[in-house]
Amino acid sequence: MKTLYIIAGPTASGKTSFAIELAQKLNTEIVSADSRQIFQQMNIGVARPTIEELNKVKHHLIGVWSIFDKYNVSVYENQADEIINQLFQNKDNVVLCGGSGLYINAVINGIDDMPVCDEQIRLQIQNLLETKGLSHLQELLKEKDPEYYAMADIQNQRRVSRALEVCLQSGKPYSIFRNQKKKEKNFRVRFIGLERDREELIFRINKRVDEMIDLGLEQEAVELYPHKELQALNTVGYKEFFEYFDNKISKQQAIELIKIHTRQYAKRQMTWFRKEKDIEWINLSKSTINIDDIL
RNA sequence: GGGAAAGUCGCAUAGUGGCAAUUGCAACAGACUGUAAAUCUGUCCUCUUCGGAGUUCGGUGGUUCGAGUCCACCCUUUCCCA
Repeated sequence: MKTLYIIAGPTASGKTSFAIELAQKLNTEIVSADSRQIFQQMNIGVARPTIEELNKVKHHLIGVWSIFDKYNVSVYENQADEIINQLFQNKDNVVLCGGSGLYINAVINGIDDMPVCDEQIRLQIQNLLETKGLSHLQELLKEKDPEYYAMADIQNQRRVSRALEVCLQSGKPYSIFRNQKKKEKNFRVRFIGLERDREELIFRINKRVDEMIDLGLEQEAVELYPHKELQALNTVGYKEFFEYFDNKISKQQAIELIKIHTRQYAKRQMTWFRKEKDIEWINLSKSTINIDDIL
């Protein structure tokens, strides 16, 4: 049976180097599960592995997609599946490494097939939201899909909008597409979670942000500034610089905010991963784990 | 030395007689099936059998049925004149 080793955990926990070491031991390659490192145009701010690191082990799904093209979990699942299956033809093990919980979940369990929605409908809903407000969308959803309405996070405009999008596109309730059946994947999973003590994680985050600044994050942000409205750039490390460029905050404040927002992001990641029951947690603050021990 | 302004729950801020006290941030906990580094929710003085109970607004006194709000003095900070 083929095995997919998943290395997950909050940002700055040390996933990259851990995954490289593991992949070298297993003589295999790494597939990224990172919703931002996928983009060509983002590098420093998304903490991509360095050139040296990328040369040690072959990485997939890093810097392969343009910020100008639509991207989502479904696309990711297809790409990741294809690469993983291909790698399994010659290898018994593959390493999946990243911090995007939903993406990892898509690789493990698959994601329901949904109708493809055209841009028109999304814009229409977006427009409704702006002109008539969330409550109007809620009413619409209640009418189109009472079942989902009853269980959904109605306050979350993203959830409500997406559900409506599917309803309007298909003419059917969103719920009927959400069977949430696990897809059969032809590999087994070793799910490893990397964590750190809070203080140490904060220290590592702060240090890494400072390093990003030294590496030229500001310049990278300058280059991306014209496209700041793109969803891909609604990203910690860039959006704060955009605020600075807009003269809303000082550079010092921007840097401080990047640290804070990264911390909060790490916390959300932990919330996500904590609910995953099959994770074998390794606290890197407490133990210096020998990779051979987990093989 | 003289004058002015200000001190509110981690920080910032609202509050000029009915207030456990506004709002933002941070923090903490959580949700998450196609925007996910996104988006959203709850808690946030203490205790609680969640009905409440007890202590709060620099300090000490006072006025008042009632004081963060009014008065007196004191302490601290900032600014202006020396």
